[in-house]
Amino acid sequence: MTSSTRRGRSPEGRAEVRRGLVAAAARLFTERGYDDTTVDDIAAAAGVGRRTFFRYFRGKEDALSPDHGRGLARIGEVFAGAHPDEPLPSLALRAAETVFGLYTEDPEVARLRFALVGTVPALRDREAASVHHYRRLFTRELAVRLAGQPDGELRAAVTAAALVAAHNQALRRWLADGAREADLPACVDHFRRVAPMLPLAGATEPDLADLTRRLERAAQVLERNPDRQTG
Amino acid sequence: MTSSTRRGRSPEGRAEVRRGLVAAAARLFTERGYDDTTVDDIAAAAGVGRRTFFRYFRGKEDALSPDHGRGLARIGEVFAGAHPDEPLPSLALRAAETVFGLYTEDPEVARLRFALVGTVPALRDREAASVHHYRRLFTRELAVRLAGQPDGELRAAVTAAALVAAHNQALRRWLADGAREADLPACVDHFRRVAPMLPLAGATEPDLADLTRRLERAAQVLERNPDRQTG
DNA sequence: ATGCTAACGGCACTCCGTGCCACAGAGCAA
DNA sequence: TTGCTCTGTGGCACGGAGTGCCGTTAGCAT
Repeated sequence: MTSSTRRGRSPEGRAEVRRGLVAAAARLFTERGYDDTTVDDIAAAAGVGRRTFFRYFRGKEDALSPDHGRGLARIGEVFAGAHPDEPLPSLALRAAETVFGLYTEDPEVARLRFALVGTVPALRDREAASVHHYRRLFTRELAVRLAGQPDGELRAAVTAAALVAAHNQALRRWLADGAREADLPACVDHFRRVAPMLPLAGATEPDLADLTRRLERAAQVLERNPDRQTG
Repeated sequence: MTSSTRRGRSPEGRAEVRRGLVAAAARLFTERGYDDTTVDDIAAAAGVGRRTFFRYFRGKEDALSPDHGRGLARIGEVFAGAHPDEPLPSLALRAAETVFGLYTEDPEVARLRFALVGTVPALRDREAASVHHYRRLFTRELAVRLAGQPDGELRAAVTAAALVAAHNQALRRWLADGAREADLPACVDHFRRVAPMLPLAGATEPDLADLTRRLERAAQVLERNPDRQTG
């Protein structure tokens, strides 16, 4: 596949080596399965030493990832740079777009990753941890905005979890549909359709029950006095 | 600490060995830190062989856990045995009580676990994976109830995530306050206070706006015709 | 007492991840 | 050209996790 010349000495070389490792990992994982593929196999298939593999990835689980750390850092920047008055759906949307952007870099690997994450326990756990981090970032951002309000922390946690769930749902559907960049606007629309339901998480059941009860009584009154309706 | 007599041959013996391993792990983790404690250390401190440790726990990360698998299985039973018409808050509460029950078995270890999970990355990731599994169970249960409804899957994912977040918030506060069994009713109340807000996540913003508008109009009518009120 | 069952624990192995270090290619300076 | 540094490489070895194998032994039934 590659000559025996030393690569990785230039930025382009390093990018080439990285792509080679990702490609080798993707191929071997699909051919033999994740557990039956060792780091040595991946490194050998990519034509580099085992030691070099660990200079490009933290471990086997990262061999397919577009670097979770970098992605989370980007999301963190989105949150950190956000104006406190920015509407929540807008902020959620921008964070979602950032994450989507990470996957458009290599749709082929994204699809494979999606398939593997659904089947390999180790990758599933890693993904869960990554999403957990994302959720925490979001929760903190919301907690700042809800500081001082009753049940502020609680509402922040609940709302952030709901937003992240909506985000994941959109991301999963997008990946299941092939992760085509053309489908991204439709997918973002899908997410946008979810966002409005979330601010309601601040209400309480008695509020709604009372609202409904009063509304029913009012409806009866309205029915009997149609001419007395206002505006 | 213990005699050199063989233990673990009877169910009581096995329970004793298990407690010994958990106690040793807890002590060593706090003394030296998680990373600087090896499985050999724990096994030796508990007076058993290294090989035996792995017959009681899947790995080092499980040495403090009251067996996530067992807990998740219990929650699964709660969901599986639930009547489809059981109100959602009730189901959520029963699931939460099940989880709380897992922690009351040994509050001391629960507190230590809580502290370690907050600081050790490996344990944090494992906890995230466990919660992720819990969330998936809940999502599936809700998806069954919302099957056929518009955005059923989406609403199931969002609502389950919100419920689990509320649950975690209650659990965290309870653990931070010392995980005393006496505080459990108050904590469940805390959770109960949150649960009612969640079914609203199924509503949409236009619904609430319309509801509010109609209510305001009805209130005006009621104000003008107090004597015409029904029931 | 004898045999059965199940748990123990030691041994050895694979794999992961890392520290250490010698080596080689690129770039620069004289 | 020669020599130097700088940086990525990869081989080596080590510690630790987790597992299969197997002889040993306690507890129990017959």
